[in-house]
Amino acid sequence: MPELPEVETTLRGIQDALRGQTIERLVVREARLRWLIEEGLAQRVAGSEIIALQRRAKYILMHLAQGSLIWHLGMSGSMRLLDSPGEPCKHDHVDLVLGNGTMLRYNDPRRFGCLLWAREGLGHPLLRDLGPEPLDDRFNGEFLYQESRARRVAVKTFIMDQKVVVGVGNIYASEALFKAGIHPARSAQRISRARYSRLAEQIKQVLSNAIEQGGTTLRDFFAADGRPGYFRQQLEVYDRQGEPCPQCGRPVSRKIIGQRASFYCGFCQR
DNA sequence: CGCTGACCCTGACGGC
DNA sequence: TGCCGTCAGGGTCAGC
Repeated sequence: MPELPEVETTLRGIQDALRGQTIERLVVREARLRWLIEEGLAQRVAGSEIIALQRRAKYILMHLAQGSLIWHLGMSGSMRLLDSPGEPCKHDHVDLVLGNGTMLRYNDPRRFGCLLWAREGLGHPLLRDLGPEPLDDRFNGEFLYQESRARRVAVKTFIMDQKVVVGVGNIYASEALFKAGIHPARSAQRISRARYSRLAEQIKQVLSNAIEQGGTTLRDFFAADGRPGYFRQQLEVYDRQGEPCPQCGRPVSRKIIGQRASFYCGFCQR
């Protein structure tokens, strides 16, 4: 479910309620996520204050004095803030109960998400080698151009590689490539500086717009207050095969690239 | 090193 | 109504 805008939306929905709060207790009902939630984690964090929250790539970090909780929502994960929590529902795997009685409840049907612990959150092996944040100035057309030399993979696969740039998932990769007029299957090394410059700009644009709209809800993404994201109606090609291209009217194509469904206009994108 | 395909898991949906 | 195959916004890992 969540790409960068959805994770950012989740973070914004929870951070004010969590920052400065004490963790009363952590309840793990199902530890078998993408990786097993380590035993003893609940004991380790109980009583600690959440000093700060941060998003890095599609991870949400909660910094405590002695280390950081690292969450990933995987494909189907979501977080809800509950003032008066009732009985947990199906797939409500983890509760974070705060000192003021508020609860953060983590739900993840497919269990592709994770909850990890690290002394230095950003130093965790999974986060250490990630590429730059797409909305950072360090990420631009020249960077993409340099990184893509000798990369023969499809440009869509390339920009979805979290070691190249983080946060660009399957939806926004298709959207940004459409706006930049670049065919998703084109080899990454066969794209000019000028076109990478357009692509970097469009990635920033589409992600920023999606964040403003609270992300994209295809089926099961909801922010921490339960509201869906409203960016779906602004998607120009994703999940629109057969519909007219917004630019030229020819039907939008769908093709599997790097094991992921990809949507594009074969006429407008070269 | 770069790249491909298998795999992790549940649920929704369409065809029969 | 049910069964079966397919697909889904994530990512890692083994093997070539």
